[in-house]
Amino acid sequence: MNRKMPIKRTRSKQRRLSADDRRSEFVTKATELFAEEGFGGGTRALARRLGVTQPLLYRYFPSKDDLIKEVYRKVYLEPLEIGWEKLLSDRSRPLRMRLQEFYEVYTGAIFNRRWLRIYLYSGLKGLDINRWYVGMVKDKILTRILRECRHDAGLATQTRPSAAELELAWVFHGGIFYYGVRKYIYDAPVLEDKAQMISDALDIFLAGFVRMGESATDRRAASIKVVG
Amino acid sequence: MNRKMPIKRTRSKQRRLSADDRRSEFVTKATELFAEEGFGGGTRALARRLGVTQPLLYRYFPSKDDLIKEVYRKVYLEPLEIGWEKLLSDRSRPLRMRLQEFYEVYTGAIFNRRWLRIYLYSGLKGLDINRWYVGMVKDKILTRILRECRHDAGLATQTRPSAAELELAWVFHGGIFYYGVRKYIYDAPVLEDKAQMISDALDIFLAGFVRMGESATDRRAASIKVVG
DNA sequence: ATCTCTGGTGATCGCTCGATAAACTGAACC
DNA sequence: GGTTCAGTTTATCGAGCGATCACCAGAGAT
Repeated sequence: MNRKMPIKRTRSKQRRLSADDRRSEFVTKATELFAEEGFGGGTRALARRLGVTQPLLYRYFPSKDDLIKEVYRKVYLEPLEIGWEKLLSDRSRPLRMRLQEFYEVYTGAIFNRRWLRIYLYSGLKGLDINRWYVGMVKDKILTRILRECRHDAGLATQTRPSAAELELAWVFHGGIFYYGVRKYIYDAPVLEDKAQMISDALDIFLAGFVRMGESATDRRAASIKVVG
Repeated sequence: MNRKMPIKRTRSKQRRLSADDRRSEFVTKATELFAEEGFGGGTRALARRLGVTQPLLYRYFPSKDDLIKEVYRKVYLEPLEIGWEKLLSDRSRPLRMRLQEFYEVYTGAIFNRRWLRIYLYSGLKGLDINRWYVGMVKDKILTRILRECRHDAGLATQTRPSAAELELAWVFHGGIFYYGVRKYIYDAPVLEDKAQMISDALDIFLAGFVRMGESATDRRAASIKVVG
């Protein structure tokens, strides 16, 4: 509204932000840009989104790579600070309910175009941070889920999960994850009720988990027959 | 062996291929290059891999984009010509065995670094061909699996699968798919016995499918309670 | 009113990119 | 043996990239 205050210079849009504000604005807009274009997105395109010139970036970041690292930090670490791991271990609540709520919160945090695309782009780059994230999912989420499942089934919880158990959890987790990929990366039609998708996936996972201890040997023999 | 035939010119490595050979060599090496570097991989790097100069590419392809399209064709269409869809519908064999074999053959075709990376890169570009592929998986694989499951359970096979059924199949399929992503994109450790992974995933999917028709309403009510 | 400090700009460098045009070369044909 | 023609190279263009430097301008302190 009060646009003509300074009268001269139409181009002075809103320049002169504080250093901290400008810096975080760079990171925010860079996240958006890199999510769409990949990390090949240009620094000039980024500057255009901020309404500033390209060299200004180098007042705040020594190189484009440092900016990218900052984007990683913001994308990966920030959503993790909600502490949703604790949701899994609260044994005062039924396991089924804990798992349902955990996955609703977890997917609520990462199921969006920005996060998923940055995640996949960084995965394709083969960066350490991506391997770190996968390891964290395994240690903080999947093994915890398996431990709670064992506890719930009255089994020993000290022993580390077997490779087959872990794989089962991965397939379950990956199936849910792929829902987000289909929706936000492929723009493919999905079942709109995300909570129901999680609920159905949980049903078959939990049913499969209890059956695993029972008849694992039978089924393994059967599958070997198929392979040969 | 007979390398020194022309005697002069050490640098004449193997030039002068037939047009068809050179063209397909471009496509093959381009697939490798783009799988690693993404479609931003340079035409000069590609030419270097062939031991030729960069402008030669433009004798065979009007533009880099046309080369990329050719790569798509080769990557997506070629593996589909094995006709693994028929494996699913052969009712002379037990359903469980059909599914096991299908997924072993299917994953045998797409679980490799080259295919998966090209697939993800093209998915991130949001290309039509990727949407087409997802639609094909849905129509040719998942609905077929669901139809066979219904038949096997003695249910009606004419009606199209419900959205919840389809989602269940997607989560199952995606869970298996994500095994490949973890192994070949993230280079993460996975259960080495792929056949067992498929077998376990099938167990819980099949168990879940039969339970779905029975007590769907109960579970849905339970999950709603969690959400609210 | 002037000085100073700092956020921001203009111009430009060196490099790589996709693409084009012209020149070269070697095998096949007469 | 010379002609022809298709496969290949050399040279180069214009655009965009990340990055650097000298300079500008405006708010706050004096």
